[in-house]
Amino acid sequence: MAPKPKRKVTNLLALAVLSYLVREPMHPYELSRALRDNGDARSVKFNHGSLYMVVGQLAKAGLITEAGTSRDGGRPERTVYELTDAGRTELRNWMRDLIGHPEHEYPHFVAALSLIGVLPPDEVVELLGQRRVRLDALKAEARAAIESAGEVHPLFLVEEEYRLALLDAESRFIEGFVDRIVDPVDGWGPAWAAFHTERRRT
Amino acid sequence: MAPKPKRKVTNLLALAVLSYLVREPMHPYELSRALRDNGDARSVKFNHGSLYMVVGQLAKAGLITEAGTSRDGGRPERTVYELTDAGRTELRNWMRDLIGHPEHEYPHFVAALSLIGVLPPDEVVELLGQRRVRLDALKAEARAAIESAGEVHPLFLVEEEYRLALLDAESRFIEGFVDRIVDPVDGWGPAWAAFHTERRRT
DNA sequence: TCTATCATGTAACCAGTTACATGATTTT
DNA sequence: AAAATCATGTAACTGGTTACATGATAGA
Repeated sequence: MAPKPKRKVTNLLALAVLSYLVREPMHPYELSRALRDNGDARSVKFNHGSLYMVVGQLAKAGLITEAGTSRDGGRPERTVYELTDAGRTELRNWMRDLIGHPEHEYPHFVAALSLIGVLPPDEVVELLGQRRVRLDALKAEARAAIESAGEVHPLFLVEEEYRLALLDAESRFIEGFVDRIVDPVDGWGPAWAAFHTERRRT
Repeated sequence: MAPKPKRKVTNLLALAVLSYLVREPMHPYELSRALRDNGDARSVKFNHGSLYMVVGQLAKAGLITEAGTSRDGGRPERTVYELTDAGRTELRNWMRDLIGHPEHEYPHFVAALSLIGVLPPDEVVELLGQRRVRLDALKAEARAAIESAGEVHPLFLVEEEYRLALLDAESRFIEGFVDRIVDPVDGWGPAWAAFHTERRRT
């Protein structure tokens, strides 16, 4: 059994930080700016507080080090960090791992589906309808992200393409699910409704 | 702007707990058992410690209450919990929300894709090949979960069907991605490789 | 009977989020 | 020059995970 290479830092925000520092040293605020401006915040959960935490963790783990401080006008001093060699290899290994090895994850919708029986079928059908229109909105967002990027190489937008593909698949899945519920000849609706009212205690 | 109905408990494990308690009162260990045995652990991140935590939170939030204690042989006493009315409505509202409103989530693979440029294209192609193989394994797992369930109504396996649909979509997306990289006439490979070696500092 | 595993719970630790703090600019 | 917003960071809190603890049963 291959012994899992335990990472010292697991927050994916750290991965993004490493990927910026591989190009040039920066201070946290600059990182913050870069992450927001390049739309990475759509792919990696970002928040101001976590960034400082993650930078601290990376430093403690020896993946980055202080490369001095800079001052700009009357602003407070800012610590500039740079990647260490360990950081460079960690970046590569981590990326390899993420790309090569899909993980079992726990999206919210999966959890809800696994408990779907607690709602009555007619309500579920209606809710699934709502979901599909919102999914369309999310698709529009992804497309907008792609459009608004302008001239950058499409390589840098694959994650949005991927999102689109998944949103699309989800939408089609829901369509099929609804069909199976409402099918007039052998739809699940009646059995489900019966089971639902029978089992509920109220 | 509709004021988000802030939940007191957000861990989805709590949702699963509510969904069991709606049927009958149980003590935590029983819940633990039920969650594992019914395969809910595949859909909701589960671990022993978190369960007790979540039960505590639910109790503090008034969504469940102690319904007494039970003793079985020489075993320690176990506190049995039951749903309150608040708990019942919370369960329904939460489910409605999850089904009706898709959330922007942050799967690991999306993060990796958004930073894919840090790896050279030939390596990425190979890794994507590996990933597809493992995706097939995950699909097999989902199918196995479906098969092994035997005679239960397919409604209770819909989350595995959903999983399958997404895994499939991901696999097809990767196929297309690889094609765009390696296409001999206008593939991204060469430009990517050039850009990659140019920009790296080593 | 000794050991391993199950049953059940608690406590210590760590990661992540929210809230706060403060000086610098910009706007009115 | 007052108010608002930006720039930058820290600290307190809370949620979640891991590790530990302990008695009970079952297998060797």
